[in-house]
Amino acid sequence: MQASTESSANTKQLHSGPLDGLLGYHLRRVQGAAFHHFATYLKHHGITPGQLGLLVLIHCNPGVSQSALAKEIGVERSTLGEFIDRFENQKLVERRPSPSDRRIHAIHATKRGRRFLEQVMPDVEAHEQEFSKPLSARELKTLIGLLKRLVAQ
Amino acid sequence: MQASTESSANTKQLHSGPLDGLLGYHLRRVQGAAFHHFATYLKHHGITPGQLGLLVLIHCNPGVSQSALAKEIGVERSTLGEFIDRFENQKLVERRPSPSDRRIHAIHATKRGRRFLEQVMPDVEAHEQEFSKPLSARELKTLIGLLKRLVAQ
DNA sequence: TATTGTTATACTCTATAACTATA
DNA sequence: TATAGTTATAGAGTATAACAATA
Repeated sequence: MQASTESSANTKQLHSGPLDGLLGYHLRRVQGAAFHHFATYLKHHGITPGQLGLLVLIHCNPGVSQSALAKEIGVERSTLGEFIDRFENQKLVERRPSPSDRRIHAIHATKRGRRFLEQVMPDVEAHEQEFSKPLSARELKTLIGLLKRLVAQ
Repeated sequence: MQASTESSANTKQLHSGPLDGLLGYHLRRVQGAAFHHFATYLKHHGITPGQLGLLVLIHCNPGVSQSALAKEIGVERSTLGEFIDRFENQKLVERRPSPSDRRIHAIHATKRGRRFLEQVMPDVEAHEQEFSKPLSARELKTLIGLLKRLVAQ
């Protein structure tokens, strides 16, 4: 193979130019890397980070409404409804009538959903451990703290 | 409206349980918040953070191959090809034959693409400024530094 | 043989708009 | 009127697999 004189050469890494100073760019990159790492580590469970987060949220907030979940994770109600549809098809969660408001579907994790979480969470911990290995415990704590402050606004 | 005794009450925020200690969870949340903020700030430009990043990369690496771009942003070649298709339809970039390797499409920003970037970048800067406001300049630098180390691995 | 790029296919994520039921 | 949820529709993002051209 001929060495290219253009910037497309295989061995050279690309210039990131003005992207290098942009928080949003690095956020995207790291989040992408974390997604791929998660997918590799938890392939056999067939779940994505977003799905896992939603399922944990449901588990920790029994009877929560779809609207509250949508607001929490920052998606539209219609989008959230689809996520719940899929979980319901997989028998991981169920919609129950709310005792206090007949418009509301109270969302609950099923026994199967809880068992699933018990099986998955150790692998999630292992993935986290491995992915965050470049940072010390203290640095990881600092990082999470800074990230939290960006969402709190 | 009746106050609910369940955790779905409107005013209560949800418990995040084991998610609270997970870097991946916070990464997702912040990245989602940044995406929405970007979309609001740059609505009139009709571009997403991912598209902008790719266009800047092309602009800063004239003649880069699709494979190199795919590798850089972490997507498959087929996916990247679609992004280039769209940019080409919008006349923002063009595929040129590579002088050294006839398999390669050398990707270049068009004049229109460069003008577009000139118009957009000031708004990107403004969005960044606003979004990262909860952090001091020093904290922002620390944050970006920590994020970079997670991708470098 | 390995790499670059394309095409076909399919699934997930996501939003908007219009709708029904309930508050 | 406002809120909760559903449905229909559409587009973006993404991957896999099979392929042609070139190295």
